[in-house]
Amino acid sequence: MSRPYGRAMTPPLSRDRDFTTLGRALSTPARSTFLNLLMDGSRRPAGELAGAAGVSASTASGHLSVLVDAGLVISETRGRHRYYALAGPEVAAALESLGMVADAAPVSGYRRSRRAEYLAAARFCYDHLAGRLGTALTDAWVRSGWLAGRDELVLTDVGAVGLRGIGVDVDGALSARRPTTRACLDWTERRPHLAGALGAAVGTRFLDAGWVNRHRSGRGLDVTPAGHDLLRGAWGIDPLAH
Amino acid sequence: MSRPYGRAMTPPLSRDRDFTTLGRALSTPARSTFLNLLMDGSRRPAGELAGAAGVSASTASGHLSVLVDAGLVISETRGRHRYYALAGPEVAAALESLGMVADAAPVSGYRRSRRAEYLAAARFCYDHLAGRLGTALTDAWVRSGWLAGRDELVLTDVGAVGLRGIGVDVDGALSARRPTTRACLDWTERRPHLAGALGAAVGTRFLDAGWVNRHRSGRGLDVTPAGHDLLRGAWGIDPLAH
DNA sequence: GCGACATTTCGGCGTCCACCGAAGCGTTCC
DNA sequence: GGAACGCTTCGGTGGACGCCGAAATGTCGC
Repeated sequence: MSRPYGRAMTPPLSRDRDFTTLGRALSTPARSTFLNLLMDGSRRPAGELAGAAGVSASTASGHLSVLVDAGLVISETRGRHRYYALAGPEVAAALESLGMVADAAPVSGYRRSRRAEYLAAARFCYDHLAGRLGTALTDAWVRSGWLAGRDELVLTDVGAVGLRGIGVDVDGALSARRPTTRACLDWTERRPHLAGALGAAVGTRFLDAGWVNRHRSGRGLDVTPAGHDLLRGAWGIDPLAH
Repeated sequence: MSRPYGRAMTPPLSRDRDFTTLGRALSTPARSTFLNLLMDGSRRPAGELAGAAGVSASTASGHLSVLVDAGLVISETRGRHRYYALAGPEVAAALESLGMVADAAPVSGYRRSRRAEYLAAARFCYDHLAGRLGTALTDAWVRSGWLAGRDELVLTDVGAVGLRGIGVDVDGALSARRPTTRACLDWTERRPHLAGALGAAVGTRFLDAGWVNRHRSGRGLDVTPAGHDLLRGAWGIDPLAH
């Protein structure tokens, strides 16, 4: 009886977390590209993803079902399109923290590219603001006592009033099932920015109020003139400054 | 000119985070086992890891260099042994958050096993207390005002005094370069427990004071009688209760 | 120095899987 | 209803890689 190789015969010690499925899902360039594209919380049809990764439609289809099976991505059929998106905030959080590790690896040279600089200024991280805009806002709100904590972020009473004042759905965020606040380590800035239900509410408000616009390509945000006025006037932030 | 397959020819859009190296590193059962064994922050020689994963020494050696190349693991030569350990807290954090996602996948059946139950009670998560002990302590400290925040955790002045009172090196933790507090989502309890520099300081103190002992096999902690007295007397915690 | 031991490197084997094009299925548009 | 279109399934190909045992490297004990 031979077991030339294949899967390990017995899970040696116990049924610890099994990273193999997730690892496989992350382990090819095409799938990595897909996940990067979806990390801003967008939903995209299979064809667009295939084109972006430079693989045929059939190949992309196979990759996407791997991602779905791994629980990283969900799909929704809409007419003759099929839209794919990250499965949830936990997935985005996991990828983000994984990105911190990957960053330490010899990828580097990243921040040089023009497009990267653009993303570093302002972008969506799944459903909340990130990049310099995200961290600057978070810092400003800590300074003004809206958030408490240096590394971790807790909403204060003053902060609740202040955020309601600019139209953020604070009460919706407080009653949401996911954590109200979460400190998401910013991958370009390497410092925390506000995430969680409140982070999402802030992101929604910034979009709805027209203070930022999604850039056409999906990732990356443009800060509108109205947004600039608010940021500078209310908290002295200039998101274009390096 | 044919490009049968291999690596994608051009990274299509930009040099986003590249998950492929990391993914490959996670994608085999043996490497997953290694990482699980090292997640308690221990350093282990190659031979022990090989035995635990049920592979030959040569196979294990190959796997370990993959993990080192991916930046997940570091090695230290000590005499004729070579010890391996996780590369840092970020790696542990990334694996932990990845474990949350993996958990949602159809692994399940996990908490049934006896050994799993043992781990669920009390264990080390890289360098801080986790499991029911970790979350119960965190909850108790939030209740008594030592930590602020429901989801995120911030040390209060009262908390600093209290922790100093039980011998925790609070000042060392405050001046450390890594974040003082971090909310680590507990993988068995699905609720946050205290991590970061302060979490590590607490873990160190619990070990040094003899309130918990590392179990021989590495993961998993035994709460000593002295530990029980402290937990019950000071905060009304019974870590054995389900 | 010379065996015992821990670990890595090397060579060879066999399976897995990423790739593509063609065909199949369902939706949309006219 | 028929053609165009988006996506998935199927079949076939070739390179990558996980496995092992044997040999090489390096350390410890005597």
